[in-house]
Formats: sequence, structure tokens, C-alpha cells
Amino acid sequence: MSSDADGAPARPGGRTARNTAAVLDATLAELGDSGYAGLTVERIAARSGVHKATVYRRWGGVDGLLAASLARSREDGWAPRRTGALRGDLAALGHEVVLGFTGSDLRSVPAAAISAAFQSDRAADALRAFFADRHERSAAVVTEAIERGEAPAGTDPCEVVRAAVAPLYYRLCVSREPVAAADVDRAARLAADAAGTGAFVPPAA
Amino acid sequence: MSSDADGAPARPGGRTARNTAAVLDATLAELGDSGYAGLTVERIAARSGVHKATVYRRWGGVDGLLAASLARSREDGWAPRRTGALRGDLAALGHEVVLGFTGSDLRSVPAAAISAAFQSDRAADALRAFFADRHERSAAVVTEAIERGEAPAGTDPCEVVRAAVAPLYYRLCVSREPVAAADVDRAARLAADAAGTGAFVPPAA
Amino acid sequence: MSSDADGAPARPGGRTARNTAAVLDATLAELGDSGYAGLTVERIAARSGVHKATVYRRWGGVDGLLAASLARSREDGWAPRRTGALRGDLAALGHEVVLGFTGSDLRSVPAAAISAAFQSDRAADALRAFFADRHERSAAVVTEAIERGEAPAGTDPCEVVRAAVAPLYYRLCVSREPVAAADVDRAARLAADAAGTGAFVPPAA
Amino acid sequence: MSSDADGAPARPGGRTARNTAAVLDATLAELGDSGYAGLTVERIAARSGVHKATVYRRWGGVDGLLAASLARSREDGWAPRRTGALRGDLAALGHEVVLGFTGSDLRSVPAAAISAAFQSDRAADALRAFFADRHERSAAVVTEAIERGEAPAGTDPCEVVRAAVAPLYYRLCVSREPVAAADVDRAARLAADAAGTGAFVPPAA
DNA sequence: TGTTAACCGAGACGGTACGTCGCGTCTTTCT
DNA sequence: AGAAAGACGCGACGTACCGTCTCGGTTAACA
Repeated sequence: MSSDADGAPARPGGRTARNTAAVLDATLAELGDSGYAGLTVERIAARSGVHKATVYRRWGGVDGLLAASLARSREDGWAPRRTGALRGDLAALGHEVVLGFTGSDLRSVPAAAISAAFQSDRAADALRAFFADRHERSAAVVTEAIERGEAPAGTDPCEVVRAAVAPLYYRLCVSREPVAAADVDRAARLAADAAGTGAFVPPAA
Repeated sequence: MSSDADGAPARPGGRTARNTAAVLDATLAELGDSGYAGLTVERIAARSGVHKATVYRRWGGVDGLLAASLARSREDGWAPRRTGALRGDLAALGHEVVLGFTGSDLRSVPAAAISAAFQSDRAADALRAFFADRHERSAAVVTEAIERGEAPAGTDPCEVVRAAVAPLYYRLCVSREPVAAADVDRAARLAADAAGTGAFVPPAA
Repeated sequence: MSSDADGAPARPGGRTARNTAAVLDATLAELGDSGYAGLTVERIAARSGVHKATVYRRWGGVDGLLAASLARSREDGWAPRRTGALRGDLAALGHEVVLGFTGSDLRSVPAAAISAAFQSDRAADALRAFFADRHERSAAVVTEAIERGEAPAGTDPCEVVRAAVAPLYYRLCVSREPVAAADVDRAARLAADAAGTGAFVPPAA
Repeated sequence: MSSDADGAPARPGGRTARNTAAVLDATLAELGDSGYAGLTVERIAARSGVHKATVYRRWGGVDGLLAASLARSREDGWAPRRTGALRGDLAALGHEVVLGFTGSDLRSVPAAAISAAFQSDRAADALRAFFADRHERSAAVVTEAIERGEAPAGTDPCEVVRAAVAPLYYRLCVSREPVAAADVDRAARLAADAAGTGAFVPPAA
């Protein structure tokens, strides 16, 4: 096959690339308009001007579209903000997470993908890859903190990030409780403090 | 009101009650067979022997069915296991959470409801109520730990529970990473240790 | 059975009679609002404040309701208008017919019953009885014309009436052509003239 | 437009045309079996082997099906029989009308359409077109009678036809009276006689 | 005045059909 | 030859109305 869902079509300059862009843009636009619940191939095809059969051929369905959108969003050069201290960096991360879920519906790509992953292995795989990437990028703030001496060497940076954001996702996706700024800050403080005490240094094994 | 999804129909002895049981049982059975993705009113109705229109009249759809199932599951007298120490109690909690997600699909009611909540406010409300109840019950292990002196008075018990399970749900539902027993234990250890240092005592405000 | 659809309940003074009136009035009102197509037992029951099961018990369905309404309308003392001459009398009859079909939908009881008769023997029977009654009453204008010498003795009065109105009903119900005043008058003229030449005197047999 | 109910689909050679034929045949067959009252899209779809959704997409419902059937029946080359004299021609016309209504139910397409037209503008339009066509074809017998000198020039041929059939439709559809052969003949005689006296020559205006 | 049989209100229910939506496939036609 | 256009099969949706049933409460006529 000449192209697939990984965002690198074999013919970068032609109609194929134009269609790719149109369809993924339409996916984002539909997501913004109707949320994940209203996301259908039919409407995306109509909105993008690309034929429905083409969409099925290249992406296989809504989950493939979301997967491709997730993959594309990985190329946007996202990087965590820096505040100068680990606790602040983690808090900034957390606030960004919460923002992505604000609004009445699931309108951000990651939020939609979390939902889609419950029904599609394909979306789940894409989501896993997306978060692996995010963890890796976010880990930089922890690595720098280790260099600054805020945490002992050997600390698992990704685990610190997970500790900082997990309580937020838990409230947002699982227990459906409101998330206040104080909740974000507490999670960041706990994670940073635990990191400082060496809690995220894996055992010698 | 004559009857509703709250488990207390107006005619406890008759066909209505019989239908309620048949439908909710069928819901669980379908969930076990096909997972949340394969859950349809049509099949639940067929399986339960209750007519589709009746299901819609009484529960309004799959989300209502899930909500009622969640509500019914709250009456099953669930209680956390005790191990004698906070860390062990939290770890037991965590292992139970992970078990509910084991299997190729989302076959437990809470897992299915988490998925449904992304698309239905009704399911989201039921889920919120369910977790409020779970938190409250689980909080007992923390309260007892406070009485044993494992954590200072004033510690917010629910917050400790959230801290113990959030990383697990995060991996299961969000980042889609595998969850090892060590992950469960680490989350429990971190939560218990933080509780011990008074990290979950809310500020005086 | 103590009461039936013939308008003479066994308990003329009580709730039964009150219900009868309420239901038949609601039938007419619904007919006026939504036409025959929108006529349902459910709505009539709701509108009349009488329970649906009661309506089924007493009238058996929409066709029974229409039949009862037709029967009741036979008691309203309808009589043809007189103009002094046969042709004018028949024309007046025709104009009245056309009026009953004016409006976007079938909102008069007879019009609705004509429609219902296509689907219900019961309605067809009621309709037959209704038109037998109408023919008989209308025949008076022909009888008087015979007495005035406008038509020979032995003329079949009902047949003259049929000849005057049939072309109108044909256009209204069958060929769906618009009916102009001139059409009404022509039909009346033809019928009156034919009657004058003895065309409606049955053969000696 | 790609295809519609007017009998000229855009893809005359393929599955679409095959489906059209299968569905319209099934419509006629269902009509013959159960009459208009038992005509449902669901059964027509099942009988024709074409999916219900396709039927709705192409014809929009039972009324559209009847309209298409009527339109198709207009292509069958129907023509009035000739007897050599106007009165006989009109009588033949009348007998044919009555035959279409014989049987316990409304099993001919026009009869079903007359019924459907009470509830659907679409069916009413199709019916109007159908009768316009029938009138035009039937008018030939009157035109020929004029040429033979049986009626004066200027006679409105369609009006003669209407006069001959209207009393029959009136009895069949409206007053629900039985129609005897003598009734048919009388209507034909009256119409032919009136035509002979110039009664259907429109005023000079 | 009491009784009693008929009638009625309330509402859940099984059932048929409705008309629609979105999915993913497949065929025709046109370029 | 190959892709654009769109009809199609399919399964489920959620609704409307039908006509029935059970239960319990009224009520009107008659003894």
C-alpha cells in the first residue's frame, strides 16, 4: 500500500496529501462542532469534500481518523512549559490537561480518543502511542529537576508525570468529579514531594 | 411516580418487578458476552424476553440500563477487604480495580459505565453517584488507619483512596499501559506514605 | 351489553353520558385540528379526559368513533335548503357538499368517514347508513318538485339527488380535480333537466 | 437528479432498475393479497427482497410506492373499448370501473390510490395525474362520437366521461351502495343523451 | 337505603410498523 | 483502466399507536 494512517503518505505533493489534510482538518472541525458523539465518517466526508469511500479506503473509519489525528498532533512540537521548579512544572502540566476537558463535550482530540479507545483497539493503540510520546516529552521537566537536585538520580521521570496527572484524569474520566485548581496543585505537590524523597527510584531489582 | 430506574418500582410483586430483574440480568449477561461495544437495547430486550418498547419506556436506552445496573450494584453490600494495615488495604483495593478491567473487553459494569459516561450525561451522573458511594465505603479503611495512628487526624479519607487508585485507572483508561502488580503496590505505598506524613490533611482554610 | 355506539347509553344521566359527549366532542375537535390522518384513539382519549381503555371498551377504535359521530350527526335535524325550483335546490345541495371538503384536510365528519370506510367495514356501514339518511332527506326537494310539476310522477327522487352530487364527489374524492361553482351548477342543471324529461322514472320492470 | 419515482432511473441497466421492478411488483402482489389496508413498507420490502431502507430512500413510503405504481400503470397502453355507439362505449367504460372495485377489498392500484390520496398529498397528486391521463384517453370515444354526429361539435369530451363514471364512483366510494349493471347502463345512457342534446358544450363565455 | 353489577381510571405491557441514521460494501458510469 | 458517485444491504435506533390486561375504585340503577 502506498499510504497509511501514520501521517506519511507516499505522495507528499499530490491530491493524496491534499485529501489527507482536508479530511483530518474536517475531523478536527467536526470534533469541535459536535464532539466525539457526533463524529461520523459521513459528515467528515461531506465536510472535507472527499468521497466517503475514499475515507474508508484510507482510514478505515472514525477510529482510524482519530488515530491519524492523534498521530498528526504528535508532530506539532508540543513541549511542557517551564516554571523553574518541578512542582510548578507539574502543575502547569495538570492545568493543561484539565483545559483539554473543559467544555460541555469532548472536543479535544485526546479526550475524544480516550473515549474511542473504549470501543476500538485501533484507537487504543494510537492512544497508547500518543501518551507514550507525551510522557517522554513531559519527562524533560523531571530530568531537569533531577539535574537541579530536586530529585535523586535514578528517579523514573515518567512515573512522576503519571503521578501528577493521574488524579486529574481520574476525576475527569472516571469518578466524574469536578476538578478545582487546588486539586491540580495538590496532585503536583504530592508528586513533586514524593519525587524529592526518592519515592520514584525503582528498586535495584 | 410509578416506577423508575432507582430500583424501587411501585409494584414490587408483579410483572413489573419481574421485568426489571430480567432486563438488568440480561444487561449484565450481554455485557459479559459482548462487552460494552456490543451492548444494544435490541439484544437485551430479546435476551430478557421483555419487549424493546418496554425497555425504552422504563430505561430510555443503553445508558439508562447501565445506570440502573450501577445503582443495583450499589446494593450488593460491597465492602473493602482489610489486611490490618493501610498500605495493604489500599493495595487490595487497587487489585480489585485492575481485576474489573481484565479480559479483552470492558465487561464489568463500572468499566462499561465509564465508557458510556463519555456519551451520555445520564450515565455520567450514575457513574458519579457510584463512585461517590465507592469512595465513601472505601474511606473506612483510611478512617480505621487514622484510629490506629497510621495517619494524622484530619486526613481526608476519600482523597487517600483516590490517590491509591487514580494511577491504575489512568493506565487502564487513559494511557492504555499495562498494569503490573508492582504498579498497584507502588500506588498503594505512595498513598499510604503520603497519608502518614499528613499530606492529605486539608489546609486550615 | 348495556350501551353501545348507537348513541343511546343505558344510563342517560350519569358519567357514561358525560363521557360519551366528551369523547365525541373530542373526536370532532381532533378532526378539526389534525384531520382524519391525525385521528388516534390515544389523542382523543387524552383530549377528552376519558381513559383510553374506556374508549376501546365503548367504541372499539377510531372507526367506531367515527361511526358514532356520524350517527350523532344524523340527529342534528339537517334539512336541505329550498330555493323554489329544483335546479336551485340541487345546486344548494352541491355547494354544501363542496364546502364540507374545503380546507386543506379532511376535517368534516363525512369526509373523514369516506376515508375511513376504505379501511374499515364498520365505518363503511356507518357511512352507508349516513348517506341513506341524507338521500332520504334530500329527496324531499325532488318530491316537492314533482308536486310542482317540474318532473313526472314516478321519478326516483334519490336518483336525482345522486346525479346532482356524484360529479362533485367524483372530482373531490376520485379524480382530485378542483371544483368550481360552475361545476356545481352544471351538475344541478343536468340532473334537473334530466329529471324533467322523465329520465329518472324507472322502467316498468 | 439521479433517480426518482417517475420511472426513469439514471441507471437503467443495473441493480437499481432490477430493484425498481422487484419493489413495484411486490407492491402489486401485496395489494392483491391484503388490499390497501394491509400494505406496509416492511412487507413489501421483505417480499421484494429489497431492504426496507432502500425502499424509503427511493420511494419515501407507501404513498410513493402507490404513486410510482400508478405512474407505471399509465405506460401500459390502456385504451377504451369501442362498441360503435357512444352509449355503449360509456357503458363499457363504466363496467370496467366497477370491475376494479369488485372483490372484498381495494385490490386494484387506482382503488388503493383513491384511498391513499385521502392521507397523502403525494398520492393525491399521482392520482390526479392518473385520472387526467385516463380522461384524455377515454375522451377518444366521445370525439369519435362527435365525428359520427352523435353529439354536437364543441362538446367537452372529458366532461361526458366524467358524467358517465361519476355516479358509479359515488356509489362505490362515497355512499357505499351496491352498483348493479343497470346503474352502469343508466349512467351511460344519461351521459350519452345529455351529450346528444349539447348539454356538454361549454357556454360561449 | 342498601346492594350489586356495570363502568371507569390508572398505567404497564406486547406487538407491529414507522421512518431514520450511520456503517461499510459494491456496482455503474464516466473520464 | 480506474476512480468518482452514489445506490445498496444491514442493523440498530427511538417512537407512535394499537389493543389488551390487571387492579382497584366509583357509581348508577334497582331491590
